[in-house]
Amino acid sequence: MPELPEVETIRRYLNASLPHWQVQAVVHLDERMVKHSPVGPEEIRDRLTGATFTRVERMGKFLLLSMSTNGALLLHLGMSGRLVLEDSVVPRQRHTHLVLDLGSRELRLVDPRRFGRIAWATRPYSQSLHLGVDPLSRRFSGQVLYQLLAGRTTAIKTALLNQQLVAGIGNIYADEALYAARIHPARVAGHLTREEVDRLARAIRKVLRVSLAHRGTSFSDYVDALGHPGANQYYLNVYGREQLACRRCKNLIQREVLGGRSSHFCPRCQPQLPPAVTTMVEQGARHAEI
DNA sequence: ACCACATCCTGTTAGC
DNA sequence: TGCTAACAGGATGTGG
Repeated sequence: MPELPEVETIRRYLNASLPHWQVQAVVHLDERMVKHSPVGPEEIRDRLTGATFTRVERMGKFLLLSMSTNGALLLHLGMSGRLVLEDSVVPRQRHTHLVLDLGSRELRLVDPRRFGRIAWATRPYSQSLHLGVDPLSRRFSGQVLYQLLAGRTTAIKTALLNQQLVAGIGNIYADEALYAARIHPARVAGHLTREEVDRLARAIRKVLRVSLAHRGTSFSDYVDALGHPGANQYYLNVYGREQLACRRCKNLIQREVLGGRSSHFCPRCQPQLPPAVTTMVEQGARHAEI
């Protein structure tokens, strides 16, 4: 599933490839994929036809393909979405919902599960998306995250998936970051100590940067704009590793459903109780031994 | 304002 | 072997 590193990998390639290319024709646009767009499918067709790409940006997990005609094609890949730029002679895959003819090449959106989105956006792009801070930006820090989590009673795992707080983290990297920071996913977000949140903020950045260096995680559907898988799936520590040995302590990785999403964690490296309570329990245990 | 849960969708897998 | 049911989860809408 495309999260920040996967979308950024696609963005980098498209931003290097698309500018100055003109949309000759909108060959195909599935109206059912147009969601929460200020303009309808027909208007999107009109605005794209004849327009030239200027640059490709990312906001959270959204891609914004800016056009010469003052506006941008807004795309979200959902769960199973693929955005590929390929030679027009390459046969189109099943579930292709958008085809832009660029001359010798086509930009194609393929999305079997249809969780993705096609929309039009006008500047300032950020207004309608309600996105929180980008975890790879300079604005993101332990202090900022601590303030965002203050007073929140939801599980930290659920909070990390809230795009209005931090934009770009999905189920894989939420689990990986919590493991790296040694924080149990069910801990109450607003109860984390400042030290824990500092650790978590650093873990989020590290996990995302490492994945980006591996060109993303290809767990099920993800491929980049050239159709190539990433390699970060070989470096995951908890996601998809239920009942496998923790790489740190050899305990078995557990899976629990939190907020309707599966969470993977090491029960030993990520204790359920906050640090102070854990310390008291340990002290209590010592007293008990005496 | 915040939170939990249902909803959309279809390929894959588990179970009978 | 073949069918059905459960499962996966992005963002969003609803109701509490």
